[in-house]
Amino acid sequence: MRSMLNERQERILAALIEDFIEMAEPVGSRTISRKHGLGLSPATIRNEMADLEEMGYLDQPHASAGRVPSERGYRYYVDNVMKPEEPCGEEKELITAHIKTKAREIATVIKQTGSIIAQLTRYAALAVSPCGKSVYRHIQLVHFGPGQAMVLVVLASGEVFHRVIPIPEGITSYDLEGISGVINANLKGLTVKDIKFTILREIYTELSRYRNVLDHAFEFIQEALATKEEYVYRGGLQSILSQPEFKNVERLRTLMGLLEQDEFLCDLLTSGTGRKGVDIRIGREFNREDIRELSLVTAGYQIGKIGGVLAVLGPTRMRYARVVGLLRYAAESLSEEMDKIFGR
Amino acid sequence: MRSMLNERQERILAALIEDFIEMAEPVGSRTISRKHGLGLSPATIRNEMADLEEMGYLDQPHASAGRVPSERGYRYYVDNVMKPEEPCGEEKELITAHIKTKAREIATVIKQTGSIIAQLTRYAALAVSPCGKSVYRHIQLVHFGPGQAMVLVVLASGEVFHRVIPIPEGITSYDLEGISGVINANLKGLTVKDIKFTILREIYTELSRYRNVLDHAFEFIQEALATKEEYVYRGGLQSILSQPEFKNVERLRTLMGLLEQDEFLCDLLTSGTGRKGVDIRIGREFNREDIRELSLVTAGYQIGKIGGVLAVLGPTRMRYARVVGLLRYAAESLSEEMDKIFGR
DNA sequence: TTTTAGCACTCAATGAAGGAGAGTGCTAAT
DNA sequence: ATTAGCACTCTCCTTCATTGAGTGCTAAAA
Repeated sequence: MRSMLNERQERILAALIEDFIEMAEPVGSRTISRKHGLGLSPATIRNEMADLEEMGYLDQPHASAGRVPSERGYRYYVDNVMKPEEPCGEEKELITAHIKTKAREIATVIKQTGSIIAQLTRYAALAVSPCGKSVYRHIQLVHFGPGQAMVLVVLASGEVFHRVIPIPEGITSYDLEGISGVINANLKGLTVKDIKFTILREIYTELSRYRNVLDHAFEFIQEALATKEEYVYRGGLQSILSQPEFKNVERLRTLMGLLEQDEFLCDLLTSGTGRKGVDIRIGREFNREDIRELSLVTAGYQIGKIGGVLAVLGPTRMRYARVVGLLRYAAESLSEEMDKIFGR
Repeated sequence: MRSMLNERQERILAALIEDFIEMAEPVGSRTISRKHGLGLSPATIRNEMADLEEMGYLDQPHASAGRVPSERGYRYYVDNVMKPEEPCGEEKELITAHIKTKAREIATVIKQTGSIIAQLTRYAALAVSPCGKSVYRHIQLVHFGPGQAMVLVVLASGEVFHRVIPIPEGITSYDLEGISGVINANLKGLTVKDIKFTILREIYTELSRYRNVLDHAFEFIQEALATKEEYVYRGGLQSILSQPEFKNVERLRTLMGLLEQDEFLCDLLTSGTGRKGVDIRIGREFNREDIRELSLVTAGYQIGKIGGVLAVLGPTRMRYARVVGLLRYAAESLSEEMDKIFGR
């Protein structure tokens, strides 16, 4: 089951895929014979191609056209033949430079990184910001006009949530300061799930005269963390239009549709192997009709115990080697840099 | 110069524009005669159309096609003929419901509103979040792991900025609390521009032993407000694909390109009349080749002294009456609801 | 004077017909 | 096992005629 093709077949498959990725046109035996340095005549290659087609690695759009890689062909290629392409020095610099300069604001870094990836690959770039066991770091109530307060929730991941809540008129900045202090003292270091009724009860008794404020504050805090507020970045919607597969407006439409659904994207990105490496999914492997012509490459990054994902979404005819190389490098840089700041 | 067309011409122009907006095809004299209840024969209408064309209100794609509104035609229509279309009850509910439920988080409300507009109009919806004289409300330094602190800056507009900064190891949560207190006491209620060197100096002397921390904190604070961090929401990229003008991929591409440029969008939206009403710009009125086939309808909303803009971007063949009605309603609802919370 | 009917004319869109060209599969020769 | 040769297939492009919607103009009707 390992490698079912002999070396020559592999070479032909690789040559064909690489040519097709570059040219976006069915590849004929003549082309392979000429452009790629394996000294074989078109006829020989034709024979091999017929075999490869029979085994399901190639498709033929119509009888007198060249061959096109099938999903299975791509799969074989990325699993057994392809060598990830190390980004060139310039590209590496571009990536690390952006990560380092902005490295003190997590959402911005993710966004920047995504944007760079989109630019470099000319596919759609996606990123989900860190999520996972959300641990409180700090809670702050701030007076915000008469009868209003702002609740700030800072997580260990570096994310900040905020909301304005109503409070009774009589409460002063000083009161809010006090309330914040008590809440922090009690909740520090806990995760969402750790907040037991008992702890809340404790806070309530300690601050019984502020029950009113607490109700609103806790409601928001719960909400902020329950709704796994993952930030999804998407970029490169323009550059993907330069891919010939999206000359077809219908296809483009399904893609756009997908890209507007935050939750779906999030699921899609995080449903990969989840491991730290790079994961590739091709066409029908998604088991979804609407994206059967797209491929997704994801790379996890790790900030302390919290993980996020960088990804590239494009046509199945994707420059896998390049994309994998770039994503891997970006994810690693991201992990390293961010770990210095937010890591444990 | 006021109204240069007689009533019949106006009626014909309106009928033609409305038909064209609906059908997206050149409109012939026969169609107008039949579908719109002005009892005139095709021949009469032909004569009037020839006049209208001569005056520049209509174009003819080719000699044997119907007529198409010119930019000038649209302009005349929106200025003199069109009645904004009041949203139906259901639509109003949809809008206000979304604004009310989420009204406690400004960025979310803007986003939600934009998304509803996109859905209802099937054009691209844009929104810039409030900006203007940014007034501090609160500053908070929070301990964030060894050698790190998080700076939180809360603005009167309800926006929150945050960043992690390095601090000397020895500084405790308690110190940070103190620093926050002093900064707040000194800066409360000031705008970015108000921060004079003298005030900073005062804080520095008062907190001289924390100079190190202050440097980083102030740097961020300055930055957070100097870079007019306007949030630009965009939605409806999918639904705009259903517009026949974007079957043409080139056009789509320029649109996408525009939509990815935050700063440009921001300028575009805020460069309208700026007044609170609804503003319409059509095609070449932008003086930009790349958007000469697009129209932009903007509606300002007002939260206290701070203003933002809702907008719809679509082909010049846009349902102006509907869009204007929806935007106006949404902007008004938004102003009202948000004013209750953030208003002065 | 204004409106309408009639008619010849124009031009994009559609579809059929006929190469041209790229690529194949098969067979026979190397 | 490989390759040259050749007939065959199928898309793409061009050409050409047809169709039909819509016009402008003229002359009749209101």
